Amino acid sequence: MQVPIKEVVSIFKRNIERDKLRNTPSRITILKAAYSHKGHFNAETIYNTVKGDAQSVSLATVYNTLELLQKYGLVRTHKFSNQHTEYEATLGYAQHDHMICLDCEKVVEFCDPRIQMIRETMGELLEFEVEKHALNLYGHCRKASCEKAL
Amino acid sequence: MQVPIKEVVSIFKRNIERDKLRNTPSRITILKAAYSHKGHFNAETIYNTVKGDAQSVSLATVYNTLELLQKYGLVRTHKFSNQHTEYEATLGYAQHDHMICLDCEKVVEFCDPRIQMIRETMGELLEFEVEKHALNLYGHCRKASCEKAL
DNA sequence: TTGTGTGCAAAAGCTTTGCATGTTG
DNA sequence: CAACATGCAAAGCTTTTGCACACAA
Repeated sequence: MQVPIKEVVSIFKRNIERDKLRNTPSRITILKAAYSHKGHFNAETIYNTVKGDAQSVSLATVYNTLELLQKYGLVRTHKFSNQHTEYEATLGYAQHDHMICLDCEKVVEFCDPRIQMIRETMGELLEFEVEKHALNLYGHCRKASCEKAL
Repeated sequence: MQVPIKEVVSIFKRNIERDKLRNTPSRITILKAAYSHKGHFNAETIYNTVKGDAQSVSLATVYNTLELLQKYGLVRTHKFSNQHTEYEATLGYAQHDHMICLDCEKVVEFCDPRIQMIRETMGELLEFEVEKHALNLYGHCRKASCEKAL
């Protein structure tokens, strides 16, 4: 269920036109770089991906643009246990949550329909309009490949 | 269902002895300060609470000790959307999750038994021993007191 | 006494900001 | 051409680290 990058760009352009912001090469470059990563990435990753290319960008612009993309719902942000903010593309990817191994820090994605029910129940009960959520399960994976951090 | 602080201290001491670590005044002070806060707090909060007291501590020690308390299951840590790590006491407090208002940043606690089922299902499916989880719902509260951040 | 814990200040890491310069519409 | 966006470097914040001194066991 991949969405063509052209369509993503076109959605982005529609958003910035509506907001009377500017369609700059840097922004498009960062958007494309964000969608070229399969899983999670951070600002530094994008910066390094693009650095050296014809259209390279500054780290500050990466941060600014990722925030813009988040406002438009084109990327999600996560705070796992490490220091920096992790991002991921949303369009064409199913809503999902994360299981994180406390030993090897592997991150596995999963879906469970019951989370949607919890959102609805709690939204009603607490009188919130729930917009998004983050569910992280932390544990120990039983894979042989799991290398204990210590 | 408050647990007397004496009991908390005694549990802490038992852990320290088992690990052959040292029972220092600073550690006890920080433990007590952590349990004197009702909700969430951060390292700076603890530091300020204790600063000026007979037994004051350094910020570095606060961080070290909070990490130790987390290992012993005496505090939980959270990363909401703001910069710093938030902590909360666990003993005597029911396991719960958080609803966060994107406008006024209010945090409301809730419980939903279905989260336990998700933990079990996903632990089995993905072959993880789930140890803990964090579920944050983000949305807009409909209270009059809600002041839009902007 | 011995090694662990503490405090202080400096360093580190991620993110934001200020300002002069470039570019878009 | 006016306003917005960018790049660079510096500042900001939270958290970690190094080292000399203090102190629990």
